[in-house]
Amino acid sequence: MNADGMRTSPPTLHDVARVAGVSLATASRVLNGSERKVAESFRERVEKAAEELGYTANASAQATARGTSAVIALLVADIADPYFGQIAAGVARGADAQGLIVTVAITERDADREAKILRALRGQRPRGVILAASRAETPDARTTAELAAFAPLGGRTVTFGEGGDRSIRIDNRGGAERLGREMAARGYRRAIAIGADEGVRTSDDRLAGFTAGFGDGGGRIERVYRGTFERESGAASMTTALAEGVDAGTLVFALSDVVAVGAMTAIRDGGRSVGDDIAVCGFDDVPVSRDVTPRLTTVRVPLADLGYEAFRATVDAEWEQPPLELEVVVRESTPGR
Amino acid sequence: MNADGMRTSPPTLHDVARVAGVSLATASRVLNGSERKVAESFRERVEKAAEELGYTANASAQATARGTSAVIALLVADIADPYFGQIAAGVARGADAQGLIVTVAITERDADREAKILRALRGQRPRGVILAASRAETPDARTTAELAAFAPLGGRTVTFGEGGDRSIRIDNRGGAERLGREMAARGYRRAIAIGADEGVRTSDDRLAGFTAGFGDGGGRIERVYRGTFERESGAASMTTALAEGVDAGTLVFALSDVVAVGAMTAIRDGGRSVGDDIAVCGFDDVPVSRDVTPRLTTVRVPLADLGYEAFRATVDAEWEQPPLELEVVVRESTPGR
DNA sequence: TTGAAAGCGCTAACAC
DNA sequence: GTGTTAGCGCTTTCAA
Repeated sequence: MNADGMRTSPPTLHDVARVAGVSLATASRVLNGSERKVAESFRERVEKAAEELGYTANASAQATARGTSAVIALLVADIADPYFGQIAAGVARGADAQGLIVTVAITERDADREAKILRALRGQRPRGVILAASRAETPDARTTAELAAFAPLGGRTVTFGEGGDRSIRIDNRGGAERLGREMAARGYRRAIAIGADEGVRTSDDRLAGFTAGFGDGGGRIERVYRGTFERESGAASMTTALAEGVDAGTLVFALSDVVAVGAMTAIRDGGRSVGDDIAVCGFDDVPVSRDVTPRLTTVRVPLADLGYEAFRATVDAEWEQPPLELEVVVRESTPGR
Repeated sequence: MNADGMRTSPPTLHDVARVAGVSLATASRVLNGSERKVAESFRERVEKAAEELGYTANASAQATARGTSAVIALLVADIADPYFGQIAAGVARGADAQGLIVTVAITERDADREAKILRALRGQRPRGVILAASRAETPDARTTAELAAFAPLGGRTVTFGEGGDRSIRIDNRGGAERLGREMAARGYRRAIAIGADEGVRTSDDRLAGFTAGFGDGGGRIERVYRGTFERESGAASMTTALAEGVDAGTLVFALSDVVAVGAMTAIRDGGRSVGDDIAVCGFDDVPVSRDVTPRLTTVRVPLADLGYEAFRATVDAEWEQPPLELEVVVRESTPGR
């Protein structure tokens, strides 16, 4: 403190120890929940001093001294996208419960950026990194290299899809296959797929699965429109499809709900209607699929739970992904024929 | 390195210096972009060594040594909520551009939890904290105290609403007033308000503004249903309202778009329809308001931009919030009478 | 320009 | 049970 009693910099453990009249070590022991015993009288004095001074341990200093940080790094393509929002919520739930900090970085679906961020993240020496944004078919080489670089740092990497120390696996193919089968069962025979993201594993699996299931039921995918997993991309693809002609009774398989929502808007803007005219189904079951009209038929993926699992996977010594059955949810956007 | 050339712990600056055959200080100078000049030959050797070893500076150690961290802490009620998702995206955009890390914590709309998180966050010694989740009318006492505690640490606090060193202000009252006026002009005379969050400033301002504007145009709010700014709350309130009876031609003013979306679902589930039967308007213009059918009339709040502004406010020495005009966006959910 | 050395705030042996 | 002290990895005076 200076003359007028105003503190000019935050109180340190040293200050607390001095005020309490104990050693640095003792102060540290009572304030950081170490195992070692401290006499009650000392403990009280330290706590009182810490309280008075408004002391909070400096996390960076603790991390340097301990050699481990308390951060979980999360990488997503776009935090405002409901798909990633759900995942992030799950990760945050787990981390908060353990007193860990979660940092968020945005890749903007750019592999280059992804690798750069991963590299920068290394400096954080995170306890774990969760990559929920990879866009590559086979994991991008740079991403793989950066991911590997976390090993010597002691941090565990968990990826949605392949590439990390541990993976969160979603049976995109199986889910899509069931969806395709169900759609065929409901009488659809012709379909177009939109939002298929070139070189993205998730997209390819979903497309392959749907094609198989729908085919088994006697249906056929007539055209595939490429794009990204973004709303605008879905709208653009649908607009193009409409321009090329879409017969009434056609089913649109959007490779993600977000894409489906964009497509629904485009269908209406094109003067058509969703449902009996053009049916639409998606994948993910993000919250918005229940809010659109007609409500969207889709495949439910418990994203928040998976985010939580991803968190567990970063911190638990033993971990195994719980079995996950993707459920087809039929709603009004596919009334059947 | 040990005998077989495998590194067992991450390379330190010390290692780099040794391999490069220079001093610690020199290595530090070339690797951290300090102002000081280093001879080209030295620089090259250091960079080469760093590259070879795969060196990445330990951010915690840097933070302790420098006395400042590179983190911006963001507090939101729920990261999966589009309102906060948009804000987070804006914050992340700004932070990423400056090489700062953003940490996210979830308050779950709980004042107690908010205070606790703020306290824990202090340990991070963040460069700035952005509070986008406060639920109180007058800022909660504990929150205020925790916010104040950041001052001696050198971090700046920015709040959506009052309470921090700097505030992001949204003219909720003015926007709602214009919305109310516009709705009256479109022929509505009777309205009910839902989702009004008890004790939440934002909510009160919106309600007051709408009441005034709508009243000026000859309209009247007949009932107010309390709740939170969550989708389910909106649905529940609307269900209750329906049970009590809602005449055709009534306008529902939902205090946020998320609430409005919940209400729309409830209206349909109640066997009524949105538009000519029961009109609905919201506030915020989150992405989903353009995806529902009929599309939602609302007041556009540039949330992502405000998130970006909040970021600027935490880091810029000089900062002033750019003037912000909230625009009423009339869509099909309020067809007029 | 370069390097030696004293911190930054905290932890964890190790000794008393 | 308590205190001393040597680090943790990095930055930054201060001499040379």
